[in-house]
Amino acid sequence: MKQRPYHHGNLRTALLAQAERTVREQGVQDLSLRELAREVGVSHGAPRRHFPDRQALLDALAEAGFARLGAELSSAMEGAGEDFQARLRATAAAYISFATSDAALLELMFAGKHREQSGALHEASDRAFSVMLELIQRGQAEGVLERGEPERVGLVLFATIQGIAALVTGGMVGAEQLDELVVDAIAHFLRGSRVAA
Amino acid sequence: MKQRPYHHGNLRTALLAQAERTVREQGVQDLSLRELAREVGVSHGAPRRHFPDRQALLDALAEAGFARLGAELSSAMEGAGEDFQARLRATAAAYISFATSDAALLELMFAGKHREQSGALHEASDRAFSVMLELIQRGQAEGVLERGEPERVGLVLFATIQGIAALVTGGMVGAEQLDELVVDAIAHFLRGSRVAA
DNA sequence: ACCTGAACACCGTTCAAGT
DNA sequence: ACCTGAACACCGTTCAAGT
Repeated sequence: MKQRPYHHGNLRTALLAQAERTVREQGVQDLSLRELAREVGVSHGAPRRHFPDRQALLDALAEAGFARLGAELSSAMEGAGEDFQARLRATAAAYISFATSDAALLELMFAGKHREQSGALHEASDRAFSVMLELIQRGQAEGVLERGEPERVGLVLFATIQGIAALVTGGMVGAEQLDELVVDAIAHFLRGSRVAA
Repeated sequence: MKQRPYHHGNLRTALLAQAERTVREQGVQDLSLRELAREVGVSHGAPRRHFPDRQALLDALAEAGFARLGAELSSAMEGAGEDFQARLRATAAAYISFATSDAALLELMFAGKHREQSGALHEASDRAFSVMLELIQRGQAEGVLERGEPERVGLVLFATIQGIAALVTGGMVGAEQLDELVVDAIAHFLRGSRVAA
């Protein structure tokens, strides 16, 4: 029954995992480095080796969040078959699902963007958004979306999806209106995008 | 040169004003009741009479935020002449201007919604959004927007505007792309809304 | 009715010291 | 290389006491 002299294999990973849980259940405000250390079983000074300060931990959380978001978007998109509209709907639903189950984390991910990019954070966020861009390009190839830079064409779509997520997590839209709103918004977007002819 | 025995006229108002400034300049995280009291010149226990705890101050900030947002939206709308599209653009611009100059406050306003409504907070937010609803109804009357409950028709529009604000404050869209994006989004929305015939 | 000031438990951060 | 534990300055919250 001896105590491990230091810590199990990877303190960094353990801290991140516990932090993600705490953020989801209690929000970012209530995330305390000292409590985290306690829960993981190390002294309050130990996290410092891995995260110089609280902000460093938050940045790492954001980076991990982008990685997971990218994976979930891309798996939703690929699991939706070949039809463009089905793919679009599935990807939007996956984004909103992430945004509502991890609202505090997503807020963190957005907030982290205006700080000095940690490099890794920026790359992780680019990878996540590349899934959306891929989708836009496909829509353009099929002639359903207007031509032009995918970044620009996709911006209105992405803004709408992000806004819906904000409305839901903000309590302005109930969960029961969500599906209808997504379908509505996408139909709206596609109607607005169809080339005149 | 005697010190005022207690405080000048209205401690509550002074605290709120200073808090709004701090939130704008430093964010919500750095808002400290003790520092606020110091800046306003009272002891750290004094705010308690007016705000039982930190959350009560945040709720009051959110309520004041909704009041100001409503006023700014409504003044933007009325100052834009009679043309519906001009009014829509002006109102959207006013919303995004509020969202970007007071990003932390807006976040607070959205976050406050899922807590137990303080009543006053709920009313203030309703009044702010009623400006948007009025606009939608006008669009419907002019036949530019589809019929149906204004709340439902306006939701996609509001989501898009809110999403654009989030993209800007999140740093995904630069200030120089903002105007183009707003025009784009509104044109997109109106195209998507036009009745088939 | 409104404010003060001591007290308590909690934080983030720093840093010498241990293994 | 990684972790401990004391120390410091700061918080939010509570509450008896002052005017």
